[in-house]
Parts: sequence; C-alpha cells; structure tokens
Amino acid sequence: MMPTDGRAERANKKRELRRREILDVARAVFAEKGYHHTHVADIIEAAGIARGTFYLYFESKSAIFLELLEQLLVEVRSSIVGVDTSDSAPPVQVQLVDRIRRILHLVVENHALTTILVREAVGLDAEVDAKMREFYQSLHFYLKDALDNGKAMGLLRDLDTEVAAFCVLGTIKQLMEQVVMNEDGKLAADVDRIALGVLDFNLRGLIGR
Amino acid sequence: MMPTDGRAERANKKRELRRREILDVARAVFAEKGYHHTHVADIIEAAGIARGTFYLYFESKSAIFLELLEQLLVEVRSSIVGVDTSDSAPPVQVQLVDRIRRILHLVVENHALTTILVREAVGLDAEVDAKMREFYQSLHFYLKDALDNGKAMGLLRDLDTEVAAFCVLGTIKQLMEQVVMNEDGKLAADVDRIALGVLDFNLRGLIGR
Amino acid sequence: MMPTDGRAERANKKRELRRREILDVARAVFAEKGYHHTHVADIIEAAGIARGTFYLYFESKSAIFLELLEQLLVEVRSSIVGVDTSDSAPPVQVQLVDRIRRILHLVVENHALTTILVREAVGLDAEVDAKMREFYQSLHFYLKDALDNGKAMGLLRDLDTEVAAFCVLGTIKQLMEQVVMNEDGKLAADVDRIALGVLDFNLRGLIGR
Amino acid sequence: MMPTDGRAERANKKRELRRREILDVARAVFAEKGYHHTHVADIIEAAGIARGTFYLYFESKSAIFLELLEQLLVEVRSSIVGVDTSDSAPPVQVQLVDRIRRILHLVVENHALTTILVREAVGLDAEVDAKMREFYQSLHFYLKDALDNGKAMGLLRDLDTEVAAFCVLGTIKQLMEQVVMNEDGKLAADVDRIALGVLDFNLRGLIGR
DNA sequence: TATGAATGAGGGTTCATTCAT
DNA sequence: TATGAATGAACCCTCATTCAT
Repeated sequence: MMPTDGRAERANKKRELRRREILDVARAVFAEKGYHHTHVADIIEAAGIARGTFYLYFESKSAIFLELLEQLLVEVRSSIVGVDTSDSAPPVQVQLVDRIRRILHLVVENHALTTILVREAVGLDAEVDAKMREFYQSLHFYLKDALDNGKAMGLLRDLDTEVAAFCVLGTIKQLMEQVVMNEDGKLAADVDRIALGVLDFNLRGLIGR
Repeated sequence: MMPTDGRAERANKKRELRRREILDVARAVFAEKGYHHTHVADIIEAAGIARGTFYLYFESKSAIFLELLEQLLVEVRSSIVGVDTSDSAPPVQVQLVDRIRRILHLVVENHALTTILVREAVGLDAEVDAKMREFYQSLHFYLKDALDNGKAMGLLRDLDTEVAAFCVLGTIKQLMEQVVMNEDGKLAADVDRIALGVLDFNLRGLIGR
Repeated sequence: MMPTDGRAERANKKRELRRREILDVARAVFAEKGYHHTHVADIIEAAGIARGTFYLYFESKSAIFLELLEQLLVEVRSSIVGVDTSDSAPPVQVQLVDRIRRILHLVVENHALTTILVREAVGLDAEVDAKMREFYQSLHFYLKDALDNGKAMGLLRDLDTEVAAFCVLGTIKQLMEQVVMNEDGKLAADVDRIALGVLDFNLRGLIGR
Repeated sequence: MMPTDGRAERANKKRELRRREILDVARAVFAEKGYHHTHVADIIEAAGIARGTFYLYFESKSAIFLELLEQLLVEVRSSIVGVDTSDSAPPVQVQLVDRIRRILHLVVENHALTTILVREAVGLDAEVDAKMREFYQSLHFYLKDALDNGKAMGLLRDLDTEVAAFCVLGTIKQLMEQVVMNEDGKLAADVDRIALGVLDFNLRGLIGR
C-alpha cells in the first residue's frame, strides 16, 4: 500500500534528520547537566519540539542516553587502532604518539560526549551501566591483547599484562577527565604537553629498561 | 540545665551508636544501589527505623551521603603518608609497596565506601560534587608535591610532575575501581599481585632508566 | 513556530477555561475549609483532575490562593467608586446607599470569595499576608481621602479623618463578616435593612449634627 | 492514700506555677508567629522544657491555644461593664470614655493576647473557631442589649439596635487591630486620640441629633 | 514528674510517560 | 506525524503526639 517510493524515502530522510537533531541537542544538554539533572523537558525545549514528539523518536530518556553512549563508544573504538609492526611501517613510538593524539583530539572535539563518558560513570539505568562496564572491559581486553603482542615481539619487557593494561587504561581515563574538566578546552596548548607526558609515562612503565 | 552526668552521657553514647548504625546501613545501601537509586525509604527500611527517626539524626538524604563521603575521604587521606627518606628509614621502594598495600586493604575492607567513591563520580548534589572534585584535586596536588620532592632529591628522573601525578592518580583510581568491581573481593589473593604490578608500572614510569 | 491560528486559539481558550474551572473549585474549597485545612488533594479531587494537572496550571497551593485573593480584591476595589458631587448628580446620600448596596451584593454574590477575605485574615504565607495588609491599608487610605474631601467641601463636620476612616472601615468589615457568616445568604431580605442601618450609622458619625 | 496534705499542696502549687509559665511563654510565641506557624517545638524551646513535659500539662497544641483564648476572652469580658444610669452616677458620656479607655489599655497591656484575638480570627481548630464565634456573638448581644436599654431610657435615638451593635463592634475590632498592628505600641500617645475619635464617631452614630 | 527519642500519617511537589486531538 | 494537556507514581520532608526510661 505504501511502496518505498520517493515520498516514503523523503519521509524517512526527514525522520532521520529529526532524530539526529534531537540527538545532538540531547548530547549537549546531557553533557552540561548530567544524566540525572537533565529532564526530558530540557531536551524538548532545547530541541524546540513537543513532549510527545520526543517519544515518537525515542523510547525513553534512558534510551536516548544509551544511544548517545553507543555513538560515543563507537567513535572511541574506531580511534583505537593497533600499531603496525611491519618493517615498512613508521617506528612504533611515532605511531603511539599519533594514537594518543587521536584520542585527545577526539576528546577535545567531542567535549560533550566525553563529558558524559567520564562523568556519568555508573549508577544510571541498569542497561547504561552494563554498556559502560562492557566498554571499559573491552578496552581493557584490547589493551591487554596489544601488550601481549608487544611482549611476544620483544618490544615490551616481561610484565603482568593484565595489570599493566589496567594502568594504561587508568592513565587514559584520567587524561580524558582532566581534559574534560578544564571547560572550554582552555588548555588547548597543554594538550600536546600532556599527551607526550602520558605517553612517556606509559612507555617507560611498559618498556622498562 | 542538665549537667553532663551519667544519664546524659549514656544518652549521648546511645545516640552516637544509633547514628553510626544508620550510617553503616546507609553506606551499604548507597554502595549497593548508588546515590540516585537509594531512597530514604530504603535506608529506613534497612535500618528498621521510622521515617521521622532518620531526620532526627540527619538533615537530609544528601547530608548523610556527604557525611559518608567525608568519612571515606578522611580514611583515604590518612592512609596516604609520605615516604621517609632519612638514612635510617627502610628503602623507599619497600615503603612504597607498603603504601600501596595500605590503600588496597582500605579499599577491600571498605568495599561499600569505596564503591561510592568510585561509582558516584560526579553529578549528584552540588555539594557532593564539590567535595569529590576537591578530594581528587588535593590528591593530585599531594602526588605532584611528592614527585617534586623526589625529583629534587634525585630519586626520580626529570619528568613533568604535573602530568605524571595525573598518571599515578589514574592508575590508583583504576586500581580501586577494579577491586571494587569484583564483588565480594573474590580476588583477595589477586590483591597482592595487582598491588605489585601497579607499583612496578608506576615506579618505572617515574624513575625511568 | 506555531502561529496563533485557529487551533492554537482554541487551545488557549480551553486552557483558560480549565484554569477558571480549577479556580472556581478551589475558591469553593478554600471558602469551605479555610486555607490551612484545604489540601491540594482536596482541590484536585473536587476538580476531578490529577495531581500533576494542578501544577500544570498553578505553581503551588499558595499561588492559587493568592490569585483568588487578587481576583477578589480587584472586584472589591472596582466596586468602590467615589461619589459624584457635581450639581447635576443625584444627592450624595442616594449615591452612598447605592455604594453600600453594591458592596453588599458583591459580598452576597461572591460568598465564597468574601469568606476567604474575611476569615483568612492573617497568618498565611508571607505574600498572602502582605497582600491582605496592603489591601486594607489602601482601603483605609481611600476612605481617609474621601473624608478629607468631604470635609473640605463642608459636607462633613470637623472630625479626625484618620480615625473616622478606621471606624467606617470597621463597620464595613463587620458588615461583610456578618453577611458571610449567615451561610447561604438566608438573610437576603435583611441585606437591605442592614445596608441602610450601617449607612445611617456612619453618616451620623461622619456628618454629626 | 494521699491526703491533701502539705506536700501534695506544694506539689499542686508547683504544678500550677509551671502551667502558668508555659502558658505565658506560649502566649508570646503564638502572638509572634501566629497559630499555624507556631510549633510545639517553639513553645518547649522557649519554655525550656522537654517535649513530653508539654503534654503533661496540656492535651495538645490546640488545647493550650484554646486556654489562652479563653483567658483573653474572660479579661475582655470583665473589662466590659455597663454604664450606671442612676442619678448619683457620673454622666453617661464620661463613663463611656472610661470604658473605651479600659479596653484600649487592656489591648495595649495585653499586646500578645490581643494579637491572637485579632489575627487568628477563624479557620483554626473547630473548637477554637466555635469559641471565637461565640465570643463575638456574645459581644454583639451585649452591645445590642445595652443599646436597647439606652433607647428605652431615651438616651439614644430610634435606631436599629441590631445593626448599630454590629457597627459599634466593627469599630471596636478595627480599633484593636489598628493598635495591635502598630508594633511595640509606638502609637502610645495616639491611643487617647484614637479612643476619643472612636467614641465620638460611635456616639454620634448612636445618639444622632 | 520529667525527659527526649521514636513514631508515622500526611503534605506539597516533580517528572517520565501516555493519549486524545 | 506532531502536539501538549493529562496522568499518577514516587519522593523528600515535617511535626504533633506517644512512650520507654
């Protein structure tokens, strides 16, 4: 009765656009006020839509937050790529500096999103909680894996990769928090200094002698 | 009007006891459910007291949480003592291992409290938020100071102490989180391994070559 | 975003209607039970609306009461008009009888409202208190002014207009209270007799010989 | 088993003393804050007694207020005595001035009590309400009776004594309110002027030509 | 008699979600 | 699809009164 003709397509596109608009607005609001202090009223007001409209696009307050969180996690994950250890690749250290820089830029550019990730740590809806935990676990797993590889390749000293992965993860989280806390990225200039410092700290912790 | 005689003293003791009872119960409930999902109703039910009784001892929900938080921070702070660098003192590294052990034991023994510290990161009442932030800031400051000293004494390499302090802080926080997450402290045995691993990681990061 | 078209207009009208409905119901409840014994629950039950709906239209219990009070004061004030002393105007006494009649009719017709004004004298919310006091003060001021005029025009004897204004005010208030107390306006017929009596009393008190 | 011996008597006296102390304190508190804003906590704090002690002397908050109200009404009533119309008595007008003065002094001296009478008009507990209404009714009845007498004796003109009694009552109430409102009886000096003014107003209203 | 800790029935208000238009 | 009025379950907190000591 309603084939996927031009009209429906256009409708879909419009719908998708609306969704994204709301998501963007909600991201900003959540970042500014935090999950619990953000009310659906705040979002719809900022988005200029009616109460009911919100529920036309999202199932609930926690659902939209979950979606934002997922978006963020995808972005973070995609920014985490392994180092290339082939002969033709640039030196590992150079690659690592690049990795850290990427993350930092992601953090700075997605101030709002990252604020969420850092601040709304745990204690929200069960589902959000689970997502969060799962993310950090996968991150830890990824790090441990990388460290195991590095160890196998003789790049790293003989260390407890599980614990070391925790440590690296901890420095990264702290780094993000630090960047997020300094509102408006006033530190801008500092970013590079901090990035290098963190990398240096971790490399020494990992490579050792 | 009523001298601090035996009766009044006993009454005071009883009152103090009751307070502590409620605090203990509340700590457990907060740790289990998180700040926002803990209702005064939960606390009074768990404590077996009436609604009004709660407000006889604490001004509000946020007040009791703040008190728990302060207790925790005091304990954590007291467990953080500098190393003794006099000649007669034990080797610095031994002292540091001891420090880490202390913190870990504190964390394990105060599972509930620490859960709060780790999980309820930010976004609660403004006052709680401030307390939290202030604590981490003071911790960072303390660490930076210690590192500056170590650097001056030639114990540490030439590093960016501010950034390094962030890194150490990050590993400590992650460590606490990790311990907290593993419910019921099943890891018990692991604690020592983790403590040593973290220390090792940090020392290498700090001392370098 | 939404032009004031027919739909919006109708919505506004409906909203205004609802507001008035709640106000009417609340007026009756307040009049029957008094401010302190009227709970929001009573109002919403009588209005047949949900708890939340009440707060959609009014900020608080004291806010709706304040609004009712203001309505009443406006009505009372508008019923108080000076006498016309020009030659072509009807005799002053006739005009005055008319004034008293007006007030009495207002009182009888707005039994509920007046009950509030008379009974909830003082001691409610600070704002309500202030409103009340201000009203009676302005009434006193108005009366004194009128008496001063009358004196200047030689219509009144040489009297202490400030005190006299208090006296007139007192008789009016008592009159209102009397009418209000007799529930259901049983006195109806009496109203005229009382009005004339009060006027007579005041005129003699004011004009003297 | 316990004859009304010396000991018991002394105990009774002590008890009576305590009661009066609490009553005095409560009167002041009620006058300052009004009935609804006065909590039992305020009274016991001001009286320096324990919560339970209060209920040893008074059944409830409304009971103590009722008692204060009754005290006041008794005092007011006792200050209202008829005029002596025998030949040997002083002129009626002189006597009336004396009456008004008495009431005013009562009001000024019992500022707290009168405040209660004037402010807490109606709308408290049903019993308090009834008491209040009954008092004003009896006052009205008394006035009407006096006016009827005066009329019979030819002292007053031919007037509607019922309505006239309302008017007199109204001026008296307004007078009391005015005196009460001016905190701390700053008007002191004014009292006489006002008293005379009110009397003058009423006499003219009553006697007429 | 005196105490004051304990009680618990409300009271006002908020806010995520639904649903008729 | 869009609207926004309506809903009502919660939630925090107060305070008159009771009762064990």
